[in-house]
Amino acid sequence: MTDQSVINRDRTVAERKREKRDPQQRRAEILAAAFACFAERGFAATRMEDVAARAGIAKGTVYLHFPDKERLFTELVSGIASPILGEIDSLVHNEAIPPRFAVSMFYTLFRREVLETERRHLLRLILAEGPLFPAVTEFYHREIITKGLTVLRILLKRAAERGDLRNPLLADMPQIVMSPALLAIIWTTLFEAYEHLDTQKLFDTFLDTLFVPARAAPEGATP
Amino acid sequence: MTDQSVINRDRTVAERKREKRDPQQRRAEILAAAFACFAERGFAATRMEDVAARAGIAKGTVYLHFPDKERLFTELVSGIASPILGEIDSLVHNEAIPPRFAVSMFYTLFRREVLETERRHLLRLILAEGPLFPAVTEFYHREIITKGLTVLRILLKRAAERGDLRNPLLADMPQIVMSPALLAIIWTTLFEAYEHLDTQKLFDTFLDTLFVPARAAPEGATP
Amino acid sequence: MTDQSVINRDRTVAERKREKRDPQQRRAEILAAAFACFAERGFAATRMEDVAARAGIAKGTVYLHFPDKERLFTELVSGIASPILGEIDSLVHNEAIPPRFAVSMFYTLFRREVLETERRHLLRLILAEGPLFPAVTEFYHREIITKGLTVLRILLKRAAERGDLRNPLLADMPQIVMSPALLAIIWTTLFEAYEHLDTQKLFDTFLDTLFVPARAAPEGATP
Amino acid sequence: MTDQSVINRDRTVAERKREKRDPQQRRAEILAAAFACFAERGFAATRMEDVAARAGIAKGTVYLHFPDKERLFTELVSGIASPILGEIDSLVHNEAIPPRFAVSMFYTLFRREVLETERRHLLRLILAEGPLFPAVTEFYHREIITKGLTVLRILLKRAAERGDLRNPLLADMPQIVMSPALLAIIWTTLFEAYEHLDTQKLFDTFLDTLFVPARAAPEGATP
DNA sequence: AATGAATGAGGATTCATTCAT
DNA sequence: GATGAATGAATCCTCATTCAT
Repeated sequence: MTDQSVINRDRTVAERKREKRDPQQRRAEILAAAFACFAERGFAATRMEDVAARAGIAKGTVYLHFPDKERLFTELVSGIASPILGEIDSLVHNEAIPPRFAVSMFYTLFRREVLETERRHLLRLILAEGPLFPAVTEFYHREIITKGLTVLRILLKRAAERGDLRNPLLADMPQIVMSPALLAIIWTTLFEAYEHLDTQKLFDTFLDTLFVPARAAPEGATP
Repeated sequence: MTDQSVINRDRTVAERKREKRDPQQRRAEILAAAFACFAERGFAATRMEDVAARAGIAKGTVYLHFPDKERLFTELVSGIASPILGEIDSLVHNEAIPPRFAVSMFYTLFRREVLETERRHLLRLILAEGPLFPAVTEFYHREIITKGLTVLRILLKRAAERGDLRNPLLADMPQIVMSPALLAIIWTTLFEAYEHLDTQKLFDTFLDTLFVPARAAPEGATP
Repeated sequence: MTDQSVINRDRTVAERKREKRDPQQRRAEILAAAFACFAERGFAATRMEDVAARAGIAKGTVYLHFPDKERLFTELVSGIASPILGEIDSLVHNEAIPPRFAVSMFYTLFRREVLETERRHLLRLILAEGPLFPAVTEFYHREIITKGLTVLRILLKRAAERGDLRNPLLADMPQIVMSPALLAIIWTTLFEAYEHLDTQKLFDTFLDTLFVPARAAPEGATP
Repeated sequence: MTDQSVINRDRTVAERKREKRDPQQRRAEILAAAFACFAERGFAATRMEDVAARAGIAKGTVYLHFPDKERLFTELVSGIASPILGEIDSLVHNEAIPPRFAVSMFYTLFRREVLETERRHLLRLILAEGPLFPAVTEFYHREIITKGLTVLRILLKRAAERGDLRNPLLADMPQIVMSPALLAIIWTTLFEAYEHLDTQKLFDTFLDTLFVPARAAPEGATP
């Protein structure tokens, strides 16, 4: 938010009137504003005017880019998740990467790309509005959950075969790997104000619970 | 005009099914109806009329028991959690119960009392509406989370001392024990329609991940 | 309008607030107000608030009786025509009434019940909004036009057989009988302010054009 | 940002099909488009963008030719009627033309120039929007109605003097001659879809009703 | 001149809340 | 206490009009 105002600082409000922009950029600005609003207050409590105001444009302009509030919402939540997925994918397909390290990277990625950004509100949004927007829920299940679990399953299977898992049955319940991520989101979203959660430690502890300790000295290392 | 009111007076008397009830019971009925509505559609999308209709009463009657929609909501979510807590508490204070069994019971209790009832929507409600009702969030942190974590911490410490935990550091991150419960709620709330999650297996696998396998025969047990 | 204010004169505006009425009466009041508004300004230019204000109620109250503006309009125009039809019908079924007299009565009825009341705006409404409300047009064709023409056809046939018509072929074009009525409506609606049209004379002249002059003394009438 | 404007400059130039046209022609195109739109949907329901789209130009361009929607409408309806008038006029001033033939020609002209063209919607437009545009109504009365009636009056007077009229009083109510024209417009506009009206027959029948039958053998024919 | 993105006033509709009965 | 008709503030969305390009 601060950055943005910096960008516009050199022009007064009056000057910014009727400013034409690249449609793609304008669209992106609206989506950003909408996400902020929806994340803050939820779908119903967000007024289109709020979104417009936050995007620095007039009410009507939003409607030049999105036909209605519902579509603004669904296109928003659909579009916001995709980027993360690609990176996760690549973690698996490199077989040289040890599974534990891959999962560790997944958690790191998750912290950096979700927990520490506004994206952390996404789960809340989907959870909150899901029942009213089944298409969104279905999209998330199909595009994010299924794909993520598939990747994890492969990873855990490999780990189990290598004897890395404390509990080899984990390979059959990949959701468990995701559970501390959910916890972290919910905690930081709801309770962080009242009690801090050290997510680094959370994920580290969980990793140590899932995986057997790194063998201090791999086979026949030192005498 | 006079005739009319006479006419109406007759009809009105005839129509008065207006069952008076014990105020406490009526209040409970409203809360139940409200919970169902809020759980289904969220705070904003729920109309007071929906609540009244589901409670089988008239719109105005709700206002005889709750001053406004907001209070109806906050009193609702505050009141709904308490009952669970007591049972959990007792699980810990009996030191004869092995920690693993206590956690197992906690999961069983959670499945029976939350997952398999309408209460499973509670988390969604709190998560969804939390930002608009900080008092609710604060209440849940103070009354449920803090107390629950305290109990778990004791339990895990005892488990660690007994060498029951795969990773003794778990004792310092009791939130982890809660994470599969969150996962289960979120999954059943959002994705169950698209893909079934075997929560029994989830919790069992999780237990086996946290705790070292039950020693087949505690040394020198039988003979 | 004046009459109405007389009715309410004994109560101040403040006193009339939240006045409950017989639903049927309230509905009728709304319809009356709506008709006045629609007739004055057309469908699009009429605001629901105008209707409410003219009915002396609040905006929202209109929606307790009609689901939306469109339905208010269609129910209005559908409901407004029916009463006239009955009377016309009875003109024909009495064979003792000479055709010329029946048509004359039809014109008289039309003047009294349509031209000289607010109903004269009805044609304008239907004509104006017809294309946007095909159901209304269809209704008018089916319920009013078809029935009216059927009656006229019978009447004209009888007249032709009696040798009353200047042009017997008229019996095959009953629409012609209606044409001065249309003219009268259009004139009084649009041009009366600029130039008076004597509708009595219009219909009389038209009658004399359609029908042969009344025989001064039917043969052998008097001694 | 500079790059961007460069990019746009290129594209813009490429896209400029912006055909300049003779202003009069452009104006006429807009009027034609506007008439089609207004006739189809009425004043209020017609969007300026509809008009522009149908004229194949951009929204803003309309405003280069007409200051606002209202003026577009009034200039349109005022301009559209004039052409017909000239022809009608000439029908009367030739005294050699028998009155019946002149009226017959008037009907023929009316069918060809109004009923069978988009102009048939003009009456609907004026009737529908008249109350909102008194200037238009007044214009029509002054320019079309008064002039038309004057012509008809002369014609009918001449016919009456020649003994051509069944009812000589018609000369004093020239509106009657117009009434089947109104009927034809209204019918074809509203009801043609549901029931066909043979307008040729309508006018023929009416002519035969107004005028005495053409004498089979003029002067001194019979024994 | 021509364009069409941007504006914002305006109007339909909803729904929490009130209150006469 | 119970009712539900009535209220009107609030919000979505449209579209006439403007103006930078």
